[in-house]
Amino acid sequence: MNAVSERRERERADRHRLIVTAARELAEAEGWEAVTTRRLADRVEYSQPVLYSHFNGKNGIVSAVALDGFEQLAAQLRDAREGAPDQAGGKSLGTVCHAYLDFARTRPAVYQAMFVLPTDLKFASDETPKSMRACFDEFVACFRPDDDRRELSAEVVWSAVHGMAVLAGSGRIPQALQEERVDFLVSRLSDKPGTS
Amino acid sequence: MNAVSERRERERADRHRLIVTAARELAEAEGWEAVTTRRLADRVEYSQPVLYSHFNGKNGIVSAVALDGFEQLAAQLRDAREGAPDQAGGKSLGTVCHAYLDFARTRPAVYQAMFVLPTDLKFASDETPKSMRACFDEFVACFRPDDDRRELSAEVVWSAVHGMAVLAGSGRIPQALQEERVDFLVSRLSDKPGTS
DNA sequence: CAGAATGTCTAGCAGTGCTAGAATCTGCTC
DNA sequence: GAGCAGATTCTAGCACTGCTAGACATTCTG
Repeated sequence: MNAVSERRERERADRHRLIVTAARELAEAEGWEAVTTRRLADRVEYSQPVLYSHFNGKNGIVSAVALDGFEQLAAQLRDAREGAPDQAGGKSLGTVCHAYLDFARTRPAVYQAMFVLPTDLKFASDETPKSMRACFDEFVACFRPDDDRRELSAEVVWSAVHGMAVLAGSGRIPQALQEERVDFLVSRLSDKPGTS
Repeated sequence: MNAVSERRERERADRHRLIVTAARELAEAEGWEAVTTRRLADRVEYSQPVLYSHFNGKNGIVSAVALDGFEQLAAQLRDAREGAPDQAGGKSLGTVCHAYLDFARTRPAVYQAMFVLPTDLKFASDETPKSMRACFDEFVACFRPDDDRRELSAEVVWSAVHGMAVLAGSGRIPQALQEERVDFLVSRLSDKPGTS
């Protein structure tokens, strides 16, 4: 009885992952408008209702993909920052911003789930996903701990790179100059070594 | 025959406006997900197919609302800039940014049509709506004409305020500090009077 | 092996965007 | 005014969407 339910729970978790992965892959291949419950069910070789026994509707599935995305993005930003030449100074900010835009450009479907599509992830609340907070903290960590406006700075930088990502993604500003924009932004916003 | 078709064209134009206005009002009142072709047709007291004789589907209607929005935004930004104390210097940029965020906050449905929802407006092409280009130019005009990076600066500023608008709109960053963010951004990005 | 519990599927609902073809109305000619 | 082309508008319906109730299998227990 115990062993049985353990196995069942394991199978359930596997299928959970299977569904999330299939949704992400389908979205990456054909865009989110192609991700219907029927096609998704088909792809995982189950009928529609099983999706609803795992997730709170379609939004729940999108939210799960988004949540994964926040974890991946957080890891990517952390790697970038820790690999940056000067972690406390100005260099790390540029590296993190580039990593951010890289993520948005190479994984547009996931990025869309995280920031554009309606999800039932709660923000600015107690149950805000840790990984999402972690993404933000990577920006914060690029500023001096004694900077009493580092949170505000991080919000501004995050807004800017997010804006660049979506405006470039929808062709409203040319994709080509993304690097220059980041460099310009970072040169103006990062902590100046001279400014104590 | 000529007078008749003229009147018809006038009626047609009136109805065109009626539909766009109704769509905008419905979206402002209940959100875009409540704007269905049936409800919209009901509201303008016509049947569904007349919508399709005026617009290229629902996306066409959203696009029309967005286009109106770009015109209004352009006008609002221009007024703000021309009313700013120091038009060529640093002050105008802050005024324009504030006006931008004001628009996004007070008219979220229109802003969503302009920047979030899928529309069939073409960007970065020859038939890019003039009013959209005009919005961008208002940001450009906040920088010195002899600044060879004013276009790039404008793109960065625009990205930043757009990012702030959507991140605050979806509760990812607190709405309350919006003013401080803009002020901080502007203080770092605007032309410095000293830098020739 | 019978019974209970768990899981899965079939079939269907109400709603969506969109459209073909019928019905109506309009302005013109006699 | 009567009748008639032509434009216009509507009714009815298609194929699809997300979602779910209730029938059907399957699996485990005693």
